[in-house]
Amino acid sequence: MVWCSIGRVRNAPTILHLDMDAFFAQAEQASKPSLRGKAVVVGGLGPRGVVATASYEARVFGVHSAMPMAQARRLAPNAAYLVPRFAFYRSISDQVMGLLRALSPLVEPLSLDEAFVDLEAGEAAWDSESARLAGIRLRGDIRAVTGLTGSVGLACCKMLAKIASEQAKPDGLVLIEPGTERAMLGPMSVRTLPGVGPATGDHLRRAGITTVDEIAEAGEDELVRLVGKAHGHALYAMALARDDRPVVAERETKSVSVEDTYDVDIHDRVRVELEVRRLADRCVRRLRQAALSGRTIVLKVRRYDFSTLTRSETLRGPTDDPAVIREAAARLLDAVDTTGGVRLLGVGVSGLADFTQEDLFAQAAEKRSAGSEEEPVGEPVVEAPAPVERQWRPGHEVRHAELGHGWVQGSGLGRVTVRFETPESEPGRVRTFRTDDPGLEPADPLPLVRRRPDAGDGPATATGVTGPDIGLTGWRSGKSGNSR
DNA sequence: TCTGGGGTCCTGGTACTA
DNA sequence: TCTGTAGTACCAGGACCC
Repeated sequence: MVWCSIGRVRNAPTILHLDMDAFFAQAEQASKPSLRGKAVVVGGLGPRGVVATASYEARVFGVHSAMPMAQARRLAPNAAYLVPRFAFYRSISDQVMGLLRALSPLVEPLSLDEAFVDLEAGEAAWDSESARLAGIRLRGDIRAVTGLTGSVGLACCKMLAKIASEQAKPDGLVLIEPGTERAMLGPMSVRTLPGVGPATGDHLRRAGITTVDEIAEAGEDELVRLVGKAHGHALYAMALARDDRPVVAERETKSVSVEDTYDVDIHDRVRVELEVRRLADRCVRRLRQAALSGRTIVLKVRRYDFSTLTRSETLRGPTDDPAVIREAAARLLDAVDTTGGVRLLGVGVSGLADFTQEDLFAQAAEKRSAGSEEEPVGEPVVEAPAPVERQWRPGHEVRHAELGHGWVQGSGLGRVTVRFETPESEPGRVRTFRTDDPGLEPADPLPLVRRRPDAGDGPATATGVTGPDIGLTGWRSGKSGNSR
């Protein structure tokens, strides 16, 4: 069942937007005392990696999300560079979302670190005063349960609540009082409005429109002419502070896809075909985990020159059959020239359903007989054997038989460097081992917050960023300046 | 110096069908 | 039966979001 708030104009600022501050980086700092107060960059560490999140301390050097990692390293050579640990972040996110759902049944998660809440639907607030109190309480609860900080925006609609939380960052709360919306919004850049990215922003700027007020002055017809029907109407409404989009819980998934960017462009056609098969199999695993099937198979190819093309094929009915999806992806690849080399390949499935159509095996056979010779369907792609040497990824937690809990600071040339510390400890010491050291093993992340023995299910004690004696005075986190 | 991964939504062109 | 039209589905690309 899909729950959503009624799409109506409301007056009270009872839509709450929560945004955790520089979430991945903050979580890493909380779990690793030696990184607190230091520049931390989380993202892909390969030659083509980009920054997922940068801590406030790293942003001082100009590092922001979506920036190529190589550029970040030049700007902040002494920062700690870590790979994302999504399972760890998800566990923290689950705790935060739990707190939000205690406020209202209408919680709309946007990502691991962001969500809208309709406070009125949960009877958690009905006017400015009660909304502010709910926001203050929520921030306290998040801090107590996770040890992390989040920023809260409160307004009468989703757009303004999101803008408010942006203004509240880092570690704050902003409530937009009813009646003040347009005055506040007017002087802001058009890029403040959701849906206005670099392309639309440029388009509007060329038409002499740079502020929200100027959007309102331009009029609806002119906006439709400039940016199209749907976007034009939406933009005009937002410029007048009108946004009646409801908070929607349990949004349905529309598509499932996987993609890989390769460290080095692939030129070998056979290798490209093998990679597409692997991606198709991974996509099927994701589909099946979600108990879904789909009708439309999409192949994505990014070529050596970064030009990206997609090819898609719609089947007669939904499927989660690996052979059918693999074959469709292979057929789509047949129509793509990859001679210059490819840097990214992706396979996706859309047109989702929660059932499959039985005659798809027949459909696969039919397509096969019409096409060229193919390998038999149903055979799993042979995966490359796992490397013999153990992989120690920077930032991941480990346990040593004698020295206890720590995390990988770096590895290479048969050595792995580990810092031994826990969320509750002082910054720890560093030791280097052989990568095949039998005393060293991967470990699960430790909780950031220690539960009081007598507390039962009640409040917990933060062991991470909130302690008075951990050198965090003035420590602030924030989103990593995502400029997109 | 090069630019991830997983999504959503919109637009314009084309093909098909009633 | 042919033609014009409108609606719909599909396809590819672009923009945007976190």
